[in-house]
Amino acid sequence: MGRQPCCERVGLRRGPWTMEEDAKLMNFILNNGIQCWRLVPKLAGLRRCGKSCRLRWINYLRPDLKRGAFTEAEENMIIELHSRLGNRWSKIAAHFPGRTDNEIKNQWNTKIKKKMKLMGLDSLTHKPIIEQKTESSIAESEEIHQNLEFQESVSIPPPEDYQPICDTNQEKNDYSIKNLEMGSSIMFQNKESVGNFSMDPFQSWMDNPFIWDGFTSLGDYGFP
DNA sequence: AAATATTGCAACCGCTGTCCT
DNA sequence: AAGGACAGCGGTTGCAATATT
Repeated sequence: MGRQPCCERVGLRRGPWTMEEDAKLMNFILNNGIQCWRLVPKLAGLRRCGKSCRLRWINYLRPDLKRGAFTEAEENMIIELHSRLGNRWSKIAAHFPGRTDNEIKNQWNTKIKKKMKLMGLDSLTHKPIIEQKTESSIAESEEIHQNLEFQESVSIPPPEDYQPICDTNQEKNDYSIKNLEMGSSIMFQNKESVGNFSMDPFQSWMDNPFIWDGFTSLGDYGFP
């Protein structure tokens, strides 16, 4: 009845990943792909549970991840999407190729919420906070409004499950990890653009989404 | 320079819907 | 059909790095 348990749970490592573990996981997935996360740690020679491996891959090791700080335009897009989608971080992340839901969630909790508060907006309702304001807080708020004001004609691309961004499935998957079945290789491709953005900072990184320096250190661990 | 507070983020926990037997 | 494991998701925590006192 049912499936086999995910893992033994005894003698498994927890906490921060070492570079050696990262290299093992990366090496395994690049060579074999992913069929079943439960099997990954065993086959890759890791003393981790499959869930932990999955998280590490998705949030840190995926070669298509965009590293680095969020731009002003990205933050504004997150706010806009959050007003429509709420705390559906994975849905929001679908609009940001190379960004993870965890990354966006962290950005929201650590920075954007504060930014919205300074703007006098409730991060839950996205409506103005009604409160007694001092002159200095009003001035501060106005200054922030001026600096952070949404740029005009921001167009949010719809998530893929709402509306295809391309005519064919092949194109639709151009910016995704494909063929993760066991025994197949992983193919990374990038589209020139996804959706319709008129903001230059965002467009510039959209045009160059394959920004990742994780491979540079892999040579030490036997990667080609 | 040391102590304390704050920040940022990686990783874990627990829940939910889906899939498998 | 039912029980149980799985993948995925969102909330939370722990801790290192940085800023402030």
